[in-house]
Amino acid sequence: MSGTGETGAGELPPYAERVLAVAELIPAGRVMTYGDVAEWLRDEEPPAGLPETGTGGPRQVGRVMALYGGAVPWWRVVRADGRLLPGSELRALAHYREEDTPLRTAAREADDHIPRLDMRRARWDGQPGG
DNA sequence: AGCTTGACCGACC
DNA sequence: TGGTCGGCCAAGC
Repeated sequence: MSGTGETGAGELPPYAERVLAVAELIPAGRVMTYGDVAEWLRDEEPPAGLPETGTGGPRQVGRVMALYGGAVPWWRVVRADGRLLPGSELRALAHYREEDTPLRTAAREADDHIPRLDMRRARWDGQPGG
């Protein structure tokens, strides 16, 4: 808050806020892909006043999650192929087990083998009730 | 203004 | 199942 309305360390860019808002909407046990979130934002994007926001492909969503995802259930925003986030597989997996998120149970469930999400069942289209 | 990079996506092999 | 390729869009340098 120094003088002008500059973004303090606590505030986020408008687009980032919107992405995080969507992430928080995703019910436990379900996931959305980066692309889904991007489309959702495009679809739900009404205000003509704000210029820069509203646009952004999956990569922009990914950028936001990378930077600010820690504040929201980041594990519910995933890649389209259902693979877990590299580097955070185990943390994500713990959440999935806790939330009963549909995982694709591979034949070989070795200890060091990371399962993938069952996107067919886990993907949330945004409709209440799933 | 151009080039590189990125928590992406889909098609193809 | 996994690798490559092209397309995509914005941020950074």
